[in-house]
Amino acid sequence: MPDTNKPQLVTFDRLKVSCGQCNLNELCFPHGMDHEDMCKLDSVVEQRKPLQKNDHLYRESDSAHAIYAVRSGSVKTLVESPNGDEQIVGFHLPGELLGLDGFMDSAHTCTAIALETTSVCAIPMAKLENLCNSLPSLQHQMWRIMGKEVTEEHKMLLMLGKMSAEEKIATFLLSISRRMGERHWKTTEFVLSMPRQDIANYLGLAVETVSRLFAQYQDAGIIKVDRRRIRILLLQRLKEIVGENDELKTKNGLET
Amino acid sequence: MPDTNKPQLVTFDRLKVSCGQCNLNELCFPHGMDHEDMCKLDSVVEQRKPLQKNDHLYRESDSAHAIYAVRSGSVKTLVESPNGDEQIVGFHLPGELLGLDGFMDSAHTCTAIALETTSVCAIPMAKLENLCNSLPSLQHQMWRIMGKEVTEEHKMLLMLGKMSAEEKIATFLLSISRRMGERHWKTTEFVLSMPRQDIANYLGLAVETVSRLFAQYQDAGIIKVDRRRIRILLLQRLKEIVGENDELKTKNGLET
DNA sequence: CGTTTGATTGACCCCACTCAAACGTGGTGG
DNA sequence: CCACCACGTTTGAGTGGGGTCAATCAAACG
Repeated sequence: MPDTNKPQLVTFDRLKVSCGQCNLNELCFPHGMDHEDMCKLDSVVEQRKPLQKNDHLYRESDSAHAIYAVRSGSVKTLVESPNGDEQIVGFHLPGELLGLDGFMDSAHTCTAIALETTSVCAIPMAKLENLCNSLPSLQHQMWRIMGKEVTEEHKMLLMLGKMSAEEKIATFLLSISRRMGERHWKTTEFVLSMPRQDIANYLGLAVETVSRLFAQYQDAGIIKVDRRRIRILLLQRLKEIVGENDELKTKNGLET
Repeated sequence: MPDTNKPQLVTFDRLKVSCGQCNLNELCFPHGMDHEDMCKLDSVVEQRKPLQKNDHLYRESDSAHAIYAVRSGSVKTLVESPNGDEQIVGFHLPGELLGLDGFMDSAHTCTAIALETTSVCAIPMAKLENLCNSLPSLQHQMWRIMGKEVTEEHKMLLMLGKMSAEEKIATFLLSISRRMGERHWKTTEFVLSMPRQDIANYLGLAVETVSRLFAQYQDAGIIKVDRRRIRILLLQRLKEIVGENDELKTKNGLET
């Protein structure tokens, strides 16, 4: 299971790879772009040198030059409240985009911090916007991406607003698992790149609650926890907890 | 104070008004479009006949033909969880847009319901997308709008994840007040179009908590509540509660 | 090794939820 | 016009889920 870190480290050597060749391209821009369009997009994408853990990719109120695609590593984005505390609004895994918040007024409204050594592609907004004018397929892509962003944030609102701590943790694990699958990595065994503190913050819980529920799920045989390494033993059970299969609720002994 | 309802009722008579003339146009599309561009946009906007209270504008998984601008009345949008309960993700006042969730896969991922008699403009997505190809200023506008959407949802995540019930209520009242101001209506006196139940749902609270806090703020002389009519007496105090002016925290007796 | 940082576990407690009942208001029909 | 009903809202009492505080433990690091 060193897959999540090692292989990306070697890619640092050959960073200058085009979007067309990038194994993440279909993740960044899933549909409808032909080879020619991809080459044009490729020409505007900038490679950035890797970020170290805790480096800022951008800060709130920074002027927004670009949107970013994570190539390797991971990033958290967070907003700050007037009275000082922070809310993590997203974790961004390889192949995922971030920085859409900068579309308004060309200034970022949240802060992005690397959770580990991380490499990103930067797509300059000015060039992207120009390119969209001449490439309808790219523009369509951008619309899709933004619609997806809105939809995902809605799911997060649902989680924060309506779910119990148990459901939040289960939802979180399923989300990571699903996204690992989208990257063609193992869906039942992975290493979380963020500390408990960040998970708790993200889910609107206390660190201790996260810790306790991990332990509880481990005791119930649903997962195996070893520090940040997670193995999902009973994926089905997690889905039942979040209510994904209400129908076949076969009287499993967990929910109160 | 019949301002919030009466004047809109009369506009039903002259619904066929162009975007250029519409007094909400700068709210829908705030910047950078000249008269000619506006005329082109105008030509694709459809007027809809008014929705009655509780009518659905669209439902989750409906195919998304259009985005919508509220002309009069108000709309709530909500998402449903697998286990059945709902989370209201937004209230949409006159001049505000909704339906951006439909950009992904051309299917809506939330449900929009009129809170009262409501009239909307529908902007067909296919036509809007085509128009964006030929009008860079309109495309830029759309990007701004989507960036704003993302930013606002981040603020909601912060609210649901980190704020106490007191802060949530204060934030909610300030939000409505500010948006009333953007419509050039009174910022300190307005009628809420949604029941307590919806406010509670939106804020991740129980109805009783909303009711109690309204009473508490009324007792403290911060607001005056009469059913759904709200008067803000001490706007400054509300801002202090959410922490907007931490500096001049002048030992006001409310916060514990 | 000692130090530091992150994670866990236990004891206690409080904020906000739940349950329950009363209240007011608006709408409806007699 | 009034009596009645239904619904939204308010208010009170009691409780529990998850937070806080504090101590311990484990791993990483110099």
